[in-house]
Amino acid sequence: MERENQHGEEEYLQYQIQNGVCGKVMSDEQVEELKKQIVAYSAISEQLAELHKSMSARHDFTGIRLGNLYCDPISASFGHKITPRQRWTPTPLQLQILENIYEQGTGTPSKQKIKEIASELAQHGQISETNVYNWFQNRRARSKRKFGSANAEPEPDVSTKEKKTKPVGLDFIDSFSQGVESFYFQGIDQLMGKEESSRGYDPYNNLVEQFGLLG
Amino acid sequence: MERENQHGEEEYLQYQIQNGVCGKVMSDEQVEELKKQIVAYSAISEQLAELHKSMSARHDFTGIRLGNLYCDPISASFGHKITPRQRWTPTPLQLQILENIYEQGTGTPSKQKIKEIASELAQHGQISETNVYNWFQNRRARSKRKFGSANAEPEPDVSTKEKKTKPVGLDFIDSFSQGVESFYFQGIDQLMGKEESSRGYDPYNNLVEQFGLLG
DNA sequence: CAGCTATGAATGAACG
DNA sequence: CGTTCATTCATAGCTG
Repeated sequence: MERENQHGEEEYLQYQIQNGVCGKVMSDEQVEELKKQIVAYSAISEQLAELHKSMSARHDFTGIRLGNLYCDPISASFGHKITPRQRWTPTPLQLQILENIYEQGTGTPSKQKIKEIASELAQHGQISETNVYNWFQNRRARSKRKFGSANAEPEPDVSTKEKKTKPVGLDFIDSFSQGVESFYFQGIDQLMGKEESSRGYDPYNNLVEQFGLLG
Repeated sequence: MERENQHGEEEYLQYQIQNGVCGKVMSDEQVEELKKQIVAYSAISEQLAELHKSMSARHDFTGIRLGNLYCDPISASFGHKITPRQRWTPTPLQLQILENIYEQGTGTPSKQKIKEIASELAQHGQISETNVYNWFQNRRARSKRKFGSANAEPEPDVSTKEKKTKPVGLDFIDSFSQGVESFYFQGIDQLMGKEESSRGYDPYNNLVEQFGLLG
């Protein structure tokens, strides 16, 4: 992008205003930044959670892994009603169309094709190009697997169930890396408003600065 | 809130596309919700930090983390090909670092760079140069795909289907809160259950999905 | 209500 | 590099 960092935001703000509310609210750059920040926060949260858990393990916890049973301040503040994540489900009509196209053996649903198909299917319900793309991918994969799994035995029936109920003790604590630890403490420092260490990346404040959010 | 309508977000997206030239937009309301979500993440991190602090205060845990071995107990014990990890999975920390590097615009995954990055990441988990190379390749490809294709086909008969949830308010934050929550618990679950597969809930992709950013 | 199955979606790896 | 494949995860929906 051509906008420079200094007054880039202001200029872009002007751009927004000029183009009205329906224009782009965030530039691609900003969205990218946002993505980064979300990821950063998720990483911090996860590591905090990990560390928290590992320390909990020191207290000789044995069976806290049932999500619902686990309650602490976090769920207290966020434990309100939740909306199950939605995933696209093709309507019968859409499915029919997709099947037809698939049967036509075009085999290679190019991007252009995808667009067209998505357009057509949109007439019959909500759909995105990604949905179409995924559908074809899955369709093909599934077909292959059906035919190909005649003699092959890739199924270690032992591991599938065992893995789920794997009784892990405190061993995995040792698998924490120093990097996780340092990152964790960096995250803490940043959250607590302390001075930045080496990396000095604060997703939250960075966000505030970048977008003027909460400001 | 009535959430029997599982197409709220998509419909709103359609609305956006109809009324604006660009699919990559966030309405002011969406930005508002986004703010709240960032705050939510911040709050989670803070509370985790507090929790950690209180626990650290009572228990000395210095030096419990060493090594970053990535060994699945099963395969480690038997060395048999029961659950071969055929596919590298970046730890959140590794992912974070990669994202940072990618975002720094260095953009040049030269051989030398790859080596360096791999070295750095190796400190946080099992990784190879090929993994790094692939990751950058995939990252770039994905980026381009996202930017290059916008959902461009609005539903034609929108007018007939009255948009009851056009302003879509709290759906977003509820979904996101759920995502954060589940991310947190899944992280714990995974650590308790199995060390591998640290890919829990992905807030970034959730964001993309829910808001249609870049999509 | 609980487990199972089908399948949408995410992503590392590979191909041309 | 852009596209495709293979594998895996998570969930919607069915069934007992």
